[in-house]
Amino acid sequence: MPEPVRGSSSVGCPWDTVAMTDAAAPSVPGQDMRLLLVDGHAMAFRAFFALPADSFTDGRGQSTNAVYGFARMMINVVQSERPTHVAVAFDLPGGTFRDRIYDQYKAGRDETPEQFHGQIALIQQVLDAMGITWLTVEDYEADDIIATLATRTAAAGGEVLIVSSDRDAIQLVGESVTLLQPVKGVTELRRMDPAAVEEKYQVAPELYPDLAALVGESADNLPGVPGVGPKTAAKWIAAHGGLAGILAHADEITGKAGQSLRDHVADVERNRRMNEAVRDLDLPTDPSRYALGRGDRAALAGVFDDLAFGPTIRRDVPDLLLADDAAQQDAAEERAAEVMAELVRPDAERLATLLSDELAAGAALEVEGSWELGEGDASAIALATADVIAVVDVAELDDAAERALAAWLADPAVPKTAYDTKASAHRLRARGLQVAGWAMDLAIAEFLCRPDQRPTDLPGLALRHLQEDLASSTAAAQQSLDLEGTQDDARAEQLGRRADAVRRLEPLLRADLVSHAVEPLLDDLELPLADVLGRMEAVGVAVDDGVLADLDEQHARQQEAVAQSAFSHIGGDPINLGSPKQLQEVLFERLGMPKTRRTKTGYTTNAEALEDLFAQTGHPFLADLLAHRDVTKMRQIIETLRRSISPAGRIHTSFQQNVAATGRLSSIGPNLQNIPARTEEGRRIRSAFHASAGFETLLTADYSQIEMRIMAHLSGDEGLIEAFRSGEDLHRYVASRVFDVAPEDVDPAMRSKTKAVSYGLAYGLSAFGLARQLHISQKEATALRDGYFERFGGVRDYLRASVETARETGYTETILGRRRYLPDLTSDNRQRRENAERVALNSPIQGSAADIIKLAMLRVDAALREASLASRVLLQVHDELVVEIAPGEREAVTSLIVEGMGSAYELSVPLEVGVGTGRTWLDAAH
DNA sequence: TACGGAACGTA
DNA sequence: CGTACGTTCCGTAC
Repeated sequence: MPEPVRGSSSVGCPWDTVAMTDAAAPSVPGQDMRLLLVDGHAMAFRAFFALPADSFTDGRGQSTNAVYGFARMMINVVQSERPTHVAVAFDLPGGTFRDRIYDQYKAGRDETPEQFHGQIALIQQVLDAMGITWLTVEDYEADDIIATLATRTAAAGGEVLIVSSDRDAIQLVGESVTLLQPVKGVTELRRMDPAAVEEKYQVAPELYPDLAALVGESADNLPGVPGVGPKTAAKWIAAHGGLAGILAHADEITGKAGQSLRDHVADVERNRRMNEAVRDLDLPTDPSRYALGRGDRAALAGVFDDLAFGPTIRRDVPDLLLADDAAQQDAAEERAAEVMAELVRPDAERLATLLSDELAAGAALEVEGSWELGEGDASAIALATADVIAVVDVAELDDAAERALAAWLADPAVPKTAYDTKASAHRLRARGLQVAGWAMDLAIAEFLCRPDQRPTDLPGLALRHLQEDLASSTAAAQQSLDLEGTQDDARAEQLGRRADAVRRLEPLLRADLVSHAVEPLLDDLELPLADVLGRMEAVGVAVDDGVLADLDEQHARQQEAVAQSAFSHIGGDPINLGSPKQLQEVLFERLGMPKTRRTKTGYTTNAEALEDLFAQTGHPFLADLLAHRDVTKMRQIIETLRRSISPAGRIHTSFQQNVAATGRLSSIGPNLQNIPARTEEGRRIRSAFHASAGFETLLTADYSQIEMRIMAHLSGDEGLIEAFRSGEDLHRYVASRVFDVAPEDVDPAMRSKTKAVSYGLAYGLSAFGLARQLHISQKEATALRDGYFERFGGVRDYLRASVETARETGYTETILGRRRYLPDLTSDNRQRRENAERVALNSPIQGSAADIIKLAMLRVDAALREASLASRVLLQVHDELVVEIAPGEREAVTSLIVEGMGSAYELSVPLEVGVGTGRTWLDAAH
């Protein structure tokens, strides 16, 4: 017999990807079922008032206190109650059938607080990521949904737990239905079983609505019988068995209360109709719709990131909520079969047609292989549009098809998207194909929106941004990636699915860019820069292995000698000088030296501490150890460089645009941004980097004091601006003001102290840190800083204001609008908050410097090409460019570089550029 | 074999 | 108890 049903429901749970068919699960709730039901709105509201809205924001002005409290409650209750199934019911805006019965229902409630707005939708996002089904039913309240599911489940022998603060839920309590009522906040819950209800209200749960009808419910604006409270009502119910009995014998009830009842029978009857829960709504009956364990860890992390939630809540998410890998794979494979249906592998003939029809308006692409083309490398390109995924095997194309493909790729009018445009361009370049028309780089776009997020791979990105379709298709793609060496078809399919993922992500990331106000930063700066960087990487820099070999040999001899000397001073068996553990044994036990600063694992043996120990003890072992460290480090660097040299005698680093949260580039494989420069010995390594055959010299061009210039610009401090306009040495000038002496009377100690303060300011230094660095007292450090601020008050005002602005907006900003979100600025944890404050001080300065040199790189690159010069930019080291000068171009290139860098961005102080040229990087220093 | 910590190179 | 990175080694946990 079919159940009577009413209402039209909607069920949200986009992560409902686990393959659970009706056949696999019982179609009626079984005895094993332990169903948790939550009143979404009621609990969200309680969470909102339990936590301060001002302390929980996502950094973009949206309060998240209700979301946090709700998530916390869900996690706790799932963890402690271990349900097998969960559903969360929400009210819909607008009225319900109850408003038609009584037009004053719930009237007189306060307006929803401004900061509560939007939080229900965010809670639903969290639930989606947790794989928890949430439901709404038009014209009915959350309580009716809960009543329906509770009744149905209990009837089938299941167990039910209800989390609700609404008193209407009390009537649902029964032998297998327990109500968890919030006591304080949302995380402390009181168990209400039939005995507890009876105890508290003096009536059985099923009679509670009778009691409530008599007493009234002020929250719902349902007045009861004046003069009748819970005590009287309970007494009458006990005497007459329920409301029906009471009304039937109303005449017999004596006293004032009896008269009051007779005067308000209509109200009582209305109340009783209003508070009766509806138990027969039309809701999904398949238990798998409510099953636990469909949450997606990556999706949840993404949602929590957007909400700026901290690490604690993430750690506490119970595994019970999350899908296990096997189940996800099943779903992914199922979905993968569908995606394959649209996959085409065009033959050479078909390709030209495809390019001029479907792909003419642009496409997403993924390119297989490495950019160091090896023999066995496949050479497939997947191209995806809304209608087609084409996988092209470049090696099998005939000449005409290859020309068509090359033309399509090189056409700047055809917009192209890739996950990592520079990597794709490299792979195509390795096959002789040039690309123009890059319109989107997903990895960079993601980074600009969330610069503190660790870079993710494509499936990770997709999981964070997309719902079931793409999530599972890319999960499958990732899966088949592991099947190394399978046949071509499988590889083509997985590549095609990746391209499809890129295609679907493109509009989402585009919208993300707009909402973070960084779209121009991608379009006008990072995307064109990726192209410049790609060419720099491909060119590489020539390195003389012979020079490095000689250096290494010298260092090897020195290392041996210094090691022998070191051992001669400590006696006993030789130790591994590179082992902090063994060093600690020797220093603090065998030699009995005073203990140094603590580290997590013991006592530090870093250079600063060893020098300090040497000053105290004069022990020769320490000097030898330090020398050994130096020479070992040099050998390490040399060895790394030598191993990176290509057969052609060049080193090709990779510049990453999505790593440094301030917007700087980073360099890997090898890192050419940390080649020694400070010591004479270290600098010699730079003599191995030289101009290529066919080129004349290397040129280095660096910005002078760019961070201090940005500080002067951003702060508008007249004194600092004047310092730069005066042409005087900056630190000498500033020191002369701080110490109130003539510039020529500034001694080296004054200059270096002032310099330390200047740079310290941009890093958010403390008096403590300054004192430690300068080996002066904290008092002296404080005085130094105060003296500085006295003369350069604009700097102090700017630094203060910039942190406060960041605290209010939730992010810092560079001169080009590059953002960095710092939710910790409002943290209650002092350590976290102060750390965020230092980051907030530094990010606009370091980031603006990064913006400027990136602009300069675009200008310089464009100018070199425009002038048809053969000289080329090879490296960027944060405030420096290394350029290779072609014969006869030195003067032209020098002025072009100085001009391009100097006018990259107009500050209120001049941007000065120093240049030097020479055969090697060492010689080009200036 | 994988990972975190310590150490140290750069701006 | 100033920022931003990458690489190496060691020692430990698998």
